[in-house]
Amino acid sequence: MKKSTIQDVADLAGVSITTVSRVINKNYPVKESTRLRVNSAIDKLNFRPNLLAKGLIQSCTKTIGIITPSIENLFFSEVIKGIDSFIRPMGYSTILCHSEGDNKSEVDMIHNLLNRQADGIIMIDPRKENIDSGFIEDLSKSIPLVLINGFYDGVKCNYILNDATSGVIEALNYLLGEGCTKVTLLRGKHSYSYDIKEEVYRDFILKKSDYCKVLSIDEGNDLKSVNSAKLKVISALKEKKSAPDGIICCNDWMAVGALHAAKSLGIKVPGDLRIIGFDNTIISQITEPDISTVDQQMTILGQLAAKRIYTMMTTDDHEIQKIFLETKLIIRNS
Amino acid sequence: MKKSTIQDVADLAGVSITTVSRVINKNYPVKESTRLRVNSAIDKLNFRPNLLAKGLIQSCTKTIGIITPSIENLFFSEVIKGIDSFIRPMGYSTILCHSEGDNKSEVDMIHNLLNRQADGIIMIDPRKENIDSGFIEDLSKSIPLVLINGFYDGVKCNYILNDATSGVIEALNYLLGEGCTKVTLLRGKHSYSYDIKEEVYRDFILKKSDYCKVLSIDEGNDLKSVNSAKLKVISALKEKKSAPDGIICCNDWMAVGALHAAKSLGIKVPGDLRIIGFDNTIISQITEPDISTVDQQMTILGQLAAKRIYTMMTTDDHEIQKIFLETKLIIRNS
DNA sequence: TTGTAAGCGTTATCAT
DNA sequence: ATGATAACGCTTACAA
Repeated sequence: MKKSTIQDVADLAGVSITTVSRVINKNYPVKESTRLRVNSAIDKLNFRPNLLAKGLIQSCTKTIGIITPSIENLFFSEVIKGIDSFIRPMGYSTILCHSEGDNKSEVDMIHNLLNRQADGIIMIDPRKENIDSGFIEDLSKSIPLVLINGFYDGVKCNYILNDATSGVIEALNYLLGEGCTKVTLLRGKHSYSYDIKEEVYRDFILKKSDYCKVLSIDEGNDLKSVNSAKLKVISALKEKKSAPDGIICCNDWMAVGALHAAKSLGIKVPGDLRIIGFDNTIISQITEPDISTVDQQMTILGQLAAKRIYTMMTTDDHEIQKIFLETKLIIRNS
Repeated sequence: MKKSTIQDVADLAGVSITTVSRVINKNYPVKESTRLRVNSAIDKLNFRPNLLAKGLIQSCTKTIGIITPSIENLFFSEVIKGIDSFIRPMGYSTILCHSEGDNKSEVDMIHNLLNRQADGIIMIDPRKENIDSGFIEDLSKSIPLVLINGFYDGVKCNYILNDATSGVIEALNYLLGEGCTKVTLLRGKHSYSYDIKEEVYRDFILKKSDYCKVLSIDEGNDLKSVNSAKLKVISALKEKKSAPDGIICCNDWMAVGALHAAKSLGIKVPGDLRIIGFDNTIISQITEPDISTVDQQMTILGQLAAKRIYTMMTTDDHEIQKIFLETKLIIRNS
């Protein structure tokens, strides 16, 4: 059953390919009777228009690429659903790529999207190395690009950002208010969103206390991070006098790891140790105790990014914008 | 900065486009010196080959589509990672589509993939409606197609399947062996994998007991399913004499919901109620108690599917195959 | 209302 | 070792 082309349809309906194209795209008047003939030929041949040919001639594929570090962190899932909920009704499809946190893969995937003539790219939490190298900034000159939670001061791009500053500070204030004196930050490597949190943490904590300690695990977004966070926190908790009594974790997976670390050592949460996560994914609600966390409004984050890139693709507004979204500390029982 | 084409490169390097193509694809001998000239022109112009044009002429895009009901269920994430781990090293890219469990979306996405000239499609847990309507079986005649966990007896397709029969039976045997007398099954709608589990459950339980009860929630794969499972189980537990003392849940999210239901009613797990999940995602390890569950070897599942579709795409082996994968009950503390 | 023909950016075929 | 030219399947002036 070979694929049929617009020519086959034209032959069967006894019209020219131009007419077939007009019937398909409904962009020019076609006599009702021929329209019906063409449509029945389309059905009979099970004709499907070749989007490669269409995209080639129109230099527009109605496609946006989404690059995410992982599909195992519900933060990303929610953002992606937010993007889709806005952009698909506008007639666009999305190509979802997950880099597994590897900067080389990220570059490969972007090249692939460019080669496929994607109309725009949204990157969630881009890899630090690719921002530092200037790759991302260059990229944004050649295609509509929006970064979600990957802000770096000197880099000219379109950003949709959580106000991580306010999130970290809110969490810190809460922990200090509850009497914690040794609050540490648990982060992963290779992401600017972690860097920013760390920076805010350091700035703030040094004004209030002389305890300042950052724990770092390798990859923060895959499932292994639960266990690596656990191990890292266990060894921190075992240090006699410098053991933390409060931990701010850069995402909920790490917070689960921290919680398990405490449990395995018989340390009471929140009695002896307070834990705060980031993202407010459902993960933070299903542990015992459930975990206090910073809500980042992921769906809205995704929708804003989609809206912004839609504007950039459909108008000549290519300005650099930075859109901030509030975060909100959700107090639970950790 | 307009996109440059192979013609621009040819002009700059002072050769024909044919030579440029040869340099890019390394498929014909080219003199070293011209090769260097061409490559430097490519760099200078920042040339990227247009895959639409290439795909158009080669009728092959080195692309496979993956259709999944959800990106919020770690079962799917793991399967997808398994697929990618096999197929990307072979030079293929993947287009990931999530239908949110909607059969209409599923059809749209498949059409989109066909129009984009994907070389093959892997569907994870396809929607029941689209199998029943014959859509899927027709589809498999026009493109290499592999279904993961969506077997239906009369439908001629390539399948990679968990032996759900053995999983359910193992779970049932375990619960009955532990003294449960009222074991119920908790499932979602619209998926054959649920149907199969229900069928096995009914067949088996009716031989051993006169208690047979199936609880069903709407969508089983998104985050809301935790809460809908909880509500459903609460109302089941409240029924005086017919309240279950064992629940087999069709995935780990539902199992978490069931666990929360028991907790909210002060029912002890596993003392008064035993719960078994499906999938062995990390979710089942982070609750308290941690949840016994049926491991489905998701990574291998994905790899087998990728391997099978790769064979179908690269050889003329288009036979119908059914590949089964063992499941394994993991006993924890629920 | 319909048709003819040029062209999108590649690869493939056949020359040289 | 290199080049000219015809495809691939569609859209879009321009004609009729």
